Amino acid sequence: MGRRKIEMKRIEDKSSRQVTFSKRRSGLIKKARELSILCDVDVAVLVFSNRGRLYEFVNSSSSSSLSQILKRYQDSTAADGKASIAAVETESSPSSCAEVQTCGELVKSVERYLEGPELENLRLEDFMRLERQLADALVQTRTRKEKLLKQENEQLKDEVANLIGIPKSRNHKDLGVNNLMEVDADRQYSQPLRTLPLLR
Amino acid sequence: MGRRKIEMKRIEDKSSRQVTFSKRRSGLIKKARELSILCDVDVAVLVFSNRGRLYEFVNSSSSSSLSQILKRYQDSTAADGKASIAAVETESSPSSCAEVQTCGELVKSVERYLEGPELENLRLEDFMRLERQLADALVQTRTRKEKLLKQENEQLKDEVANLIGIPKSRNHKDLGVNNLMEVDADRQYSQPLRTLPLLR
DNA sequence: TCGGCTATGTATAAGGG
DNA sequence: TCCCTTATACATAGCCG
Repeated sequence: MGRRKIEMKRIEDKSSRQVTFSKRRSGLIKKARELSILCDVDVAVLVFSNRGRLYEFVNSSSSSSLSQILKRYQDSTAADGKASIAAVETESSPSSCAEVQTCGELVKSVERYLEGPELENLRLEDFMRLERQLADALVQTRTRKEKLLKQENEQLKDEVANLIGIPKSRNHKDLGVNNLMEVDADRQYSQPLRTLPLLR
Repeated sequence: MGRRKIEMKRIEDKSSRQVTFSKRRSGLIKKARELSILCDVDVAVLVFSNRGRLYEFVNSSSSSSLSQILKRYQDSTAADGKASIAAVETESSPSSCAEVQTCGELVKSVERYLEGPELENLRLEDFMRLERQLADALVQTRTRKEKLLKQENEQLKDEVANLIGIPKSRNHKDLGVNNLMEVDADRQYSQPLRTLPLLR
């Protein structure tokens, strides 16, 4: 991608190696950011210069602090075997009305289970189903919360528009979803199921 | 770099998102490899698909196993005065289930949610991992979008405050929604369900 | 889903200031 | 050393089978 093709081996000239390092490093991180945004996945890039300096990219979509990514990595490698995980659609849109009702009922049932004495009788398949159910419950809760957020957002936009006199201002894309050289240590793992009561 | 330029935002079409993910992922890893070779530095790239599969690149040349790289990472961040990353322990609190009868009902009710094909082939480890991946995948998109919304709202609030002329409080929680946000579903669900440890 | 196939958009190796 | 510019090599979006 330059004036001419270069061999894929260590660049001996120190100066051009440094230049190339700088260029390609930022290129790599840019690519990582794009991948995480376009495909909505978690990406981590760590680069250590031979002078010991660290350059990193971790998409900070909150569910992905580096510590969690590392944890996921450890889990992945721990369960070696390379057994393929079946494809499961997890990004389905909010449930239909009928499903919502069912979901609400199921959640109550699940909650009873969780507060009851034994779980050992359930089979793996049952757990699978329970899990799915909880996921749907989560969707509902979030949908409600998000709806409120959007409403407020629209109100605020209108308010601003009225105050300024500018009809519409798009492009808030520059809000910066990504972190560079920074790791947020979120507390993600705390109380598993407090979501559920919200559905009642 | 394609037939036409694409917007830097999440690709909504699932199919093209997957295709792009595959292409760009390999591209990213190729770039990482080239960087490590050309510039003789240590590079690590971790990519987690939404289905929980891990794709990684670590230049294996020197004594840079990922664990060592991570150690170096932790050293770097620690030296920066940042808190070291603490592994979050998964506590297995005694969860439980009620009667088998209710379980049967639950399973039956929940059955319609399941569309997934060959889940039976999974091993326990895969299943446990899959469980959390499901939760994470579910969380990601909404979390990200919500984060942007929150940021935008904060900006808008500031803007409104400035326009109206209130130099006073920086507390925006009186607008209502933020109180709801404190019960953040994201943080409730990320931990593997309490049920899962019992599977061991 | 899974690969090839181009037309195009990008990244970047050299060079210049 | 750094910042631009520019010519090229590469990466990849949209298609097709």
